[in-house]
Amino acid sequence: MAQPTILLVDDEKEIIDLLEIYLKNEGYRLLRAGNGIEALSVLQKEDVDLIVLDIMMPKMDGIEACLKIREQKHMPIIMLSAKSQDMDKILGLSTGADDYVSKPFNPLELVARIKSQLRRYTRLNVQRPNKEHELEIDELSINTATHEVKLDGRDIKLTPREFAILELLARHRGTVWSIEKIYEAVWKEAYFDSDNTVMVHIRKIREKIEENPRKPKFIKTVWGVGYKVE
Amino acid sequence: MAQPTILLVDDEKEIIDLLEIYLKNEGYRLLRAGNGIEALSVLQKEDVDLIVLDIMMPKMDGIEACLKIREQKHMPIIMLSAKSQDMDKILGLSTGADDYVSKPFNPLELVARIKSQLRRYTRLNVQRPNKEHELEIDELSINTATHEVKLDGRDIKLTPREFAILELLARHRGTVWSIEKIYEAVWKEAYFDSDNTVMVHIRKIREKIEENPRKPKFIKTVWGVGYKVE
DNA sequence: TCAAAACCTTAAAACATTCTTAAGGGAAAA
DNA sequence: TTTTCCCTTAAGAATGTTTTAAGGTTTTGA
Repeated sequence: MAQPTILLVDDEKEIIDLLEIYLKNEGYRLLRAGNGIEALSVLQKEDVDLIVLDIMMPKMDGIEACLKIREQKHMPIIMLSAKSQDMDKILGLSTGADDYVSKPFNPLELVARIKSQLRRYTRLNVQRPNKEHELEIDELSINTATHEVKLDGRDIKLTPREFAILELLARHRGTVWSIEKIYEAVWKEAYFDSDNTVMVHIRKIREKIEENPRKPKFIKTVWGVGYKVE
Repeated sequence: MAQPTILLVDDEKEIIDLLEIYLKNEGYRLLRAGNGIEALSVLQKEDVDLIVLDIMMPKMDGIEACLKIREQKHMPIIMLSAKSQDMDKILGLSTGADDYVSKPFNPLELVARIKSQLRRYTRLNVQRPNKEHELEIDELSINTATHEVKLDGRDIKLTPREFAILELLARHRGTVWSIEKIYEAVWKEAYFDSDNTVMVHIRKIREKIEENPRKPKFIKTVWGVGYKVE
């Protein structure tokens, strides 16, 4: 995330203009929308890292927009509002917003909160599952509820064992799993040395999800140790 | 996380008592500490999910404590302070705190923020990247989970034996390991005199991680004794 | 200063792990 | 019951790592 993209959603142009000055100065790329509907259409086209969302807007208000956004993607949402009552704050947070700032606000405070949110998301360098049972690795998505795997939107058919292995590795991105550990986690029985069944399954998975199974993008071999998904 | 544990750190007993009433009511398990040093010792013994930390405290203040906590484990930290200036907020956030509430505060707002933080952390259902698997020696970082070694951020490829030796030495920084001890720790078999295989491996590691293998910065030779990482 | 001891370097041979393929057995679905 | 799909096994090929061994260099201490 060299230059994070921030989407500002507010019907008051002055507020957006003000924020733009501060945020451009911090090196962010900015997108704007005047209401929730506009915001959603921007999100379809653009890759956004964080959203600043006003609660009070015409057409579709911020709370509704927030819920809709949460259904689709997961990214930090900071709510903005003229109402400063605590009930509003709580409402905002339980709709899935990640933070809340009440108007009138000090732009520096908002900048700090934006940084804080982005920092957290990059620190946990991890995909943001919109649904709990979704694992995403680049263009590969694994749904543990429906047992579906999609590559670039196309359906990939995996057998139960293949699925279990891929899920295991994807759930623990980065961690290397030895063949023995994989066997025990998936088969739930003791591993016998010189059993290459895990290896054959890995090969089958690669055949299905990798463009070039010889040079795998998703499941990497760590020589002498095991396999991992990066 | 059936019953999340929250650590409250504040020197004002009244504040902790007040929070305790609200948070117990939400079903959280509570731990208390009167200053940063106490907080750190609690963290060593207990499994904590979130920390509420006062900035102004005797002995070790909240900012210092926050930094120390971040070095060890990763969990949400919410800062609390009587100072309401924005600069403080920014300072708090850039030390790694995840959120900030200024005194006097509405307890309900704090409860909402705690929920928000915990929700995020469980949503990203991922092992929190704590530093257990990370060994750092200056610009060299060794991750035993991912089996990655990085020098100044660049990937270094080590073979299994090389990795094991480097990990051994890095785990016991400062301690000198004889060739015999290294052999037995890594190969897990008895060492034969006049076997220079460890030496060859040390050489290979140095080739990969040292700028000048003749004048090693990381793996030092202790003449007549063995090797060490300082 | 010199010899001995300790350590370093190199490259090729030996060894180990992982990959690939294909075939057979077994379980589940038609 | 038949068919289909999935899992396992095995063996040779490919790839990557470890060890060996020989000669070189540095350090130490007489």
